[in-house]
Amino acid sequence: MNITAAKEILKTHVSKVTTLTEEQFDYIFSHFQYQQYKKGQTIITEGTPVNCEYFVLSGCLKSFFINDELKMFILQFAMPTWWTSDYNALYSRNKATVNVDCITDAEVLCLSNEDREKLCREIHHVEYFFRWRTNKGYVASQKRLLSFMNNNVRYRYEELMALYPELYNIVPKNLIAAYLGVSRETLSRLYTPEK
Amino acid sequence: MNITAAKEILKTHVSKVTTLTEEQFDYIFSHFQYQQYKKGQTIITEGTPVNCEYFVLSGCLKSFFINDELKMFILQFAMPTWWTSDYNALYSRNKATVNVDCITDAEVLCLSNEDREKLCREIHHVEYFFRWRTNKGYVASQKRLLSFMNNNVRYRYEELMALYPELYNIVPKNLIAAYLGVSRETLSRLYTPEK
DNA sequence: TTGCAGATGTGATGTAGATCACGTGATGGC
DNA sequence: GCCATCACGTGATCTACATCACATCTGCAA
Repeated sequence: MNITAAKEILKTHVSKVTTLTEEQFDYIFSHFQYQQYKKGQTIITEGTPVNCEYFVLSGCLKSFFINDELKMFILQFAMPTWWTSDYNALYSRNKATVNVDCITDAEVLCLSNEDREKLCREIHHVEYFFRWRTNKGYVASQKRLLSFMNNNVRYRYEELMALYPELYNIVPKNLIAAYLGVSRETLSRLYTPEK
Repeated sequence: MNITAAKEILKTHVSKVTTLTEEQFDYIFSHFQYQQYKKGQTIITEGTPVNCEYFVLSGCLKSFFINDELKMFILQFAMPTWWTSDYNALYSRNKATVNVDCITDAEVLCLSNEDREKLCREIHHVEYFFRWRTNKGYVASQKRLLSFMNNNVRYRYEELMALYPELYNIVPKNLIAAYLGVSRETLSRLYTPEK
């Protein structure tokens, strides 16, 4: 993908939420850095500082946490036009507690914390955009929490597949299980009849 | 509590995040409506439209969901200086799927969706404040989700009590259980030795 | 006073999902 | 083209928590 195509994707995404002049958008875009990653590559590593958030252009990322028993929990998948980072670390300027890596080859646009805050200060519409985006994330997170408390694995699996059918082909089942907070064995048994 | 005291609480809260002139804050405050509620009173009812979000001055609220089997799940407690509403309904202008009511007598400041958006448009620092606040909520929600997947009930109970010890005295155990996503019986048995 | 509703504890039993163990087939690096 | 690794399925067993049932205690309203 060339830079022009990347710019177009971001522009389309942002335009759905707020309006910017050509010059404003050019200025904003100049703060983003285009990056390419290979499948399996790590973008954010637990224990290291976090400087950027990432806008996905192509491919699929995951943000995940590994507990003491080395069990993995997936906080979020990130498909094209999604944003991801370790937001806790990013805003509090702590070291990452979460990892981000690539499920497939991926292209992203990277925006530093300082540049985001600068752009938010300089351009009111950018501040609006990020408020909107964070709000969407918050509502989605609350919904997921509720579904976690309320529904069993099977229901949550079907809910996820209905919402993001593209995950079915791209993401291996053990990662789906780690997102649903269930063992891969249980996920595998969901549709086997009782004996 | 008189209006002056209420105003001071909101002002202190907002000042921790952004700076406003006296006139700006007076203007902002004029959009809030002071309200008093009795213990047990309902503020937001499932199935009805939602127009406002609520800043808690005193007392304790809960936002909760009731599923088909009449089981209650608590999304959030709201103590003084916390904000609460059905944000999904509020932003998407749908009817509420969540209820909010009073665990104790409570005083709140109420801000309508329209007024919040108007203030955000008019005063850049207000937009900044709400972006900050939503971001904090998002990060907290992600943390809770992670704790849900990673930790057992006992750990989550101790985590909650460590974070908000005041809940221990104010909130009955069946509501704590509904927040932790566990039955009240299991919560009650947490510290009984194995027989 | 009486009596009712809410808050809490606790025994007995049921169950969803975890864990451990093992197998097969696919795949990708060298 | 070989071999290690990963993805996925499946049986046996274990366990945390749910559910149902019942008891106690408390505060409060008629």
